[in-house]
Amino acid sequence: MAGRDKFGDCACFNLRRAARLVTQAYDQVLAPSKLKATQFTLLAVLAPAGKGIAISALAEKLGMDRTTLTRNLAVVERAGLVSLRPGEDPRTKLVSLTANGRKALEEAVPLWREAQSEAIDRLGDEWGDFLKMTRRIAAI
Amino acid sequence: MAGRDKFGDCACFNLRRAARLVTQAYDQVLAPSKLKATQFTLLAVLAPAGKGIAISALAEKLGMDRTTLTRNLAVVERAGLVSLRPGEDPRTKLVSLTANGRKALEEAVPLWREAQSEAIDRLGDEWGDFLKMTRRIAAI
DNA sequence: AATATATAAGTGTATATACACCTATAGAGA
DNA sequence: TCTCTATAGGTGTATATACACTTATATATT
Repeated sequence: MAGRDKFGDCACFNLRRAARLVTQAYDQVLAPSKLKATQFTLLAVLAPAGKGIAISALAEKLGMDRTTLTRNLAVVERAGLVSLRPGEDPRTKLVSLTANGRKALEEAVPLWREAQSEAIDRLGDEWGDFLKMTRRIAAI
Repeated sequence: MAGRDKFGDCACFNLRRAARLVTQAYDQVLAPSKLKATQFTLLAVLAPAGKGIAISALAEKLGMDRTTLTRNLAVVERAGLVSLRPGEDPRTKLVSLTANGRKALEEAVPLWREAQSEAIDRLGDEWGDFLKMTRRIAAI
């Protein structure tokens, strides 16, 4: 049974491994900002949102399970970087950046730029394909 | 400051999102086997290893932090799928499949094949590029 | 042999992830 | 209005991830 099944070609394994390694690289560069990659992404997505965005809508935008987002939000809320308040529909909660959150993001952006440049450089010609492919996967 | 920085192009975000979605797809297909994608990978890598492999060597092979592997091994060990015994160098621990582990793997392989086929179909022409790219990232 | 260094592995802690299940409220239909 | 259903969100539980730190043992140096 072994031989024809090349587990080393597993799409899931290869993708997860790549994600692990890239996350470690970003986390290392972002370390001085005290933000992890996931948290940076969260703040960055919230920055343009004027009066806040509902949790489910945010989860959709991030391609993230809603309950995962709930836990991730708890971390940045505890750190005072985002605030949650009820929307007009009292079932909803609107997430928005606090002043501290905005400041933390601004301080982290140069570090992110650095990590991002490094990633783009490493991928070289394949950078465009990389973006297209990861987005195609997300378009399921 | 916003505008030139396209956070939606973040390599880390795009990669993590893709990994989340693909993992969910694999986990769903693998569900009848009771194995999660990570556990399947673990068993699959161990299958050819004759008399066992040391934890650090296995972590290296998987591109995974050693301490992460320790926790992941605890899960499959508790389930009776792998066993750990000291190597010749008493500092090392050799990991190997149990009979139950081998059986669980064999039962899961057809499900994995299904998930893998689906992934390959979805990526179409880009499948080769996908593998090359994720491996290139791992080659850092 | 005694000490210093390097290597293998585990633990404490914290974040990230998601399924199954639960609660609360809005909106539709009788 | 009352009930049914759909939607928004949280909680319990479990796995996945990794850094900082610790323990134990092998190997090298003196």
